[in-house]
Amino acid sequence: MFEYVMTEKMPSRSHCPINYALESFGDKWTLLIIRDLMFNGKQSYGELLTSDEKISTNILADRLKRLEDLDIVAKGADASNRTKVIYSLTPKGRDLLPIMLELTEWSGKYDAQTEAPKSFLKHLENDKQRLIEIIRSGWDAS
Amino acid sequence: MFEYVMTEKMPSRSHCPINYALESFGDKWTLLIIRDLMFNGKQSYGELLTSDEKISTNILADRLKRLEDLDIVAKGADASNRTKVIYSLTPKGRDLLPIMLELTEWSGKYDAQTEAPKSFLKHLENDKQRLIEIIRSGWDAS
DNA sequence: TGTTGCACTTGCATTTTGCAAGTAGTTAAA
DNA sequence: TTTAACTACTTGCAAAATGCAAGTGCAACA
Repeated sequence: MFEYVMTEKMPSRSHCPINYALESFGDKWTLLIIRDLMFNGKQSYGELLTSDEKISTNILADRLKRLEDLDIVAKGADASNRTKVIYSLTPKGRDLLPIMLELTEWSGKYDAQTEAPKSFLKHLENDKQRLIEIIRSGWDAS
Repeated sequence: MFEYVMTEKMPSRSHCPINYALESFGDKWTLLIIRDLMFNGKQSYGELLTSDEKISTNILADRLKRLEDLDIVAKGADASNRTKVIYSLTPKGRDLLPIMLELTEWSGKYDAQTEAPKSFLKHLENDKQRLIEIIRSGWDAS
């Protein structure tokens, strides 16, 4: 099962940039994990398992491994509890922020039932760059 | 095969905007079709079959149907040839442009072997908004 | 020393994909 | 008027990925 993770050795279909992105996170689950790490304060395997979309545990394990190999997510130890594993976004992972915001804006526009808060969507439309900087400065602080 | 296309009736995992985007085009092929329609001047089924990534014909048919149902792609008849079908992006599809550009920028930054032209990436970094307007004005012209 | 919590693995049925081949409705040439 | 060619698909089947439920391993705590 899951023969491949994407590495330099994995046969890639092309080096088109859209295709590179798809081969990195173009499936139904990976961006949800990134979302939870980026926006929802989740850090542990157990927390990542509890999203609304109910990812199954084997898929989560596979995707985390893949994201680690791609240097999008880093796996670390919790300082206070040796048995606990902490997942976080690397700089490469954090650089997905503008993509995440564009996805949010598009869905906010076209999904009549979107959960995205109106105020957030307004902020996105009005001053995306500033929103990006605000979120990034929150990361730098911690 | 292919039981679902996403419609109002399809059970959706959540109305998180990231999830909405994933359920619209979160697979390994859909964005490649959109790329070819958006940037590579492709219009027909046959042309869409010839990409570097070699999409197979049943998957292409399925994804086009899906994209039509989602109102991202429109299917039209060629004026001069009744047997020929013309696919094009709807306004909802064209609104994916900023997402496509962000994906390109990210991949351009992290894929050492990216095919994205250096000059295009420069333009993206320096004045993304202007690039978007230039591309959009090209669409309005036709 | 045994129980609990956390991070995964494993097995297996179901679904989706990839590949090759086939069909159907024009249009164009003989 | 028949026939070949072109375009847009559809079909069948093997292989791979997914979803679900249950199990394992290891450290900490009681």
